[in-house]
Amino acid sequence: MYGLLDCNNFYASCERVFNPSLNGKPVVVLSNNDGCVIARSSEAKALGIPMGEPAYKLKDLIESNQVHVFSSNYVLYGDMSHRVMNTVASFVPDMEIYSIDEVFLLLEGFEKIDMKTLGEKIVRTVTRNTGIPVSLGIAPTKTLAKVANKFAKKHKNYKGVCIIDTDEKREKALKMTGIGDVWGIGRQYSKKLQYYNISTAWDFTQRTKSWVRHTMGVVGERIWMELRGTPCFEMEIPSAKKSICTSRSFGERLTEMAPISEAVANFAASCAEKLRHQHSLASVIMVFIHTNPFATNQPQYYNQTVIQLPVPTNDSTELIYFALNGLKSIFKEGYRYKKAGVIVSEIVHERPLQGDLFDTRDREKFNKVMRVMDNLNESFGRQKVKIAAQGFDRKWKLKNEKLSPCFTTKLDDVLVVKAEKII
DNA sequence: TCTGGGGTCCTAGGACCC
DNA sequence: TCTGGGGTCCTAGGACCC
Repeated sequence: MYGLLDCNNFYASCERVFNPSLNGKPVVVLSNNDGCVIARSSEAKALGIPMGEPAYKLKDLIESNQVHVFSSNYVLYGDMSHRVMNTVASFVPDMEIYSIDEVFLLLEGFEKIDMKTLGEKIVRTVTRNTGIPVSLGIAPTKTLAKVANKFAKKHKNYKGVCIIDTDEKREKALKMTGIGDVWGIGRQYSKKLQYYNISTAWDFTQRTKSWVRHTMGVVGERIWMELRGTPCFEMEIPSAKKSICTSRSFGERLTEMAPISEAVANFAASCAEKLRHQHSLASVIMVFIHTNPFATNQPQYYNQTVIQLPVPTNDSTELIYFALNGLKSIFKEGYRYKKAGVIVSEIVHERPLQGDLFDTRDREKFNKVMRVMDNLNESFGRQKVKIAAQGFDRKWKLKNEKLSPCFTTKLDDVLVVKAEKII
């Protein structure tokens, strides 16, 4: 059996843990730049606030209902996520962290134990240890565990745990599950299936395998099998990322090269850090910038450039150098830029390194510098040491006017050392 | 007149997830 | 005025190989 444990309204719940006066009140959390609603407490959902709605459109609703609004605080949510996962790990050794607020559990070797009792104990303990309410679905496949999880979340009398372990329960649950609510069925597939008169997950399972294969390919066939109780998705072992992206919308529109350069340098440095973290090197770096596509009355510009690196690298200074060169080649005067980003790809493991016969860079030395920098930043707080090109102005910085404190991970005062000095 | 069979790699586009 | 960020997988078609 597979379990899926999912935190209820995760970001909103994190804000509540350190501010219990919010309990019972509508709470929403906004995306970066205070853009869209990305988490809602149940009270906020009841007010009809939709997921993904731009915040400015909700101004009246928020004011008239005294909705508590927060900017997203990923440092806090990341730390709370760790705490949840650690607690779960103390019960089930084989788990796959699927997202910041979800974890799959492989419930093997628990045959002698009553699943319901075990599940309720996990749910109770996580909530007691972390303050985060969670729900657990248990079923023979991951897709069915997702279905079970929705029921556990929706109906109070389940006490946070719903188990699908017989064909009767499976049929009943699937008949009550809209086709669009199935894991792996998004908007497009949902529309297509509705067209064929399939409105519930159960309807879908009643089609023949060959029909599903023909209509939705192997992707649909797997979902079909999973819903019928045959596992197609196993527990996955985390592997190194094949591409890494850092991009942000700017807090205000930027027209000058300088602040955009600073932003791009920061994005490149962030990619480099993520690469080093997973012991990888990137062979290709891509930079993009664009104006605000929603501002249809203003001149639009979108461009990107792909740069093949001479030698695969995870060195911040080198990635910044190439990223800024790329930016120079695509930046055009006369536009109000809204967003930029850096994506690194063709990622390889750091050993063995395929070098370049004519490489003149002292890679050994720069590796050491990066290591020292990472160690300092880990000990004394993020961005304590950075590359000078990352700058200090942060004109590009995000808008997050309603940020809660980093309750669990307070940083010391910032001390910046210019990179040249260390090198 | 009649022209095989079995592969790989790459890319762009489309779908999905949180 | 104000609309997020970061990923993965699959498929079809074209180019190429023997």
